[in-house]
Amino acid sequence: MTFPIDQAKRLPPAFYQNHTANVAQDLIGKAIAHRVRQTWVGGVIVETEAYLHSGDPASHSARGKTASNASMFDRPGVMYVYPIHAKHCLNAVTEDTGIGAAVLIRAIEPLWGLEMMCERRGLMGELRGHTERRRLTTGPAMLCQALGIDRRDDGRCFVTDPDLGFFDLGPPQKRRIVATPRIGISKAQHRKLRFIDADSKFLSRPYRD
DNA sequence: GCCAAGATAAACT
DNA sequence: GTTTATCTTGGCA
Repeated sequence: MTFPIDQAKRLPPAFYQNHTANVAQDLIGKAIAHRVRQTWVGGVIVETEAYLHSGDPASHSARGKTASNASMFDRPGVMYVYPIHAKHCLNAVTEDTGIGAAVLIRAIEPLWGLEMMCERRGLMGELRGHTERRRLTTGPAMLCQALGIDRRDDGRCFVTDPDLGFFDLGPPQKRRIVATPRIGISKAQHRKLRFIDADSKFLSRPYRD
């Protein structure tokens, strides 16, 4: 399948200029894609987390701007890539320039460039069903690797970069969007700032009521 | 300069 | 469900 770039609408700057929790929720069902040498790789977002600019000790911005989190304080729509445990996580800056708010993309349903994803993830010919495809992008570090994004891509922009973006694929489908506590953090664990498409088979962990 | 911690994921039992 | 490989960052000496 080729990426329907001509039919897809790139999300405008205004999309990011809302409360971070709303942006995180609205990104469920949108597409993310990255093009390297003519090949678009990406899929549909099924899991996100909001990291707020104030009152959120779990956010990287909680202790102010440093050299490593600087792009989290850049313009809305800029990509913040952070290394962790020898891997990477990918965020989109939200709200306003200089405040330090972002949405972490945690999982996508892979749709375009599956062979490229397999190659980058070190998997061979594992495209048969969704159980195999789950090994591609069902975690923030996995999807970064599958999309070919690392710390060098920190600071690129989802709005202006011709090879990187979020896209609206058209009429929204019926989705059961659920808010849950965020994963893997030690502070502010009670806050429900993780948003999922509850019926997706591509969550980092399956949802049950 | 040293060292503990971390928005993880794979390999275990 | 639990353990562990792996390495950048930032706080402190």
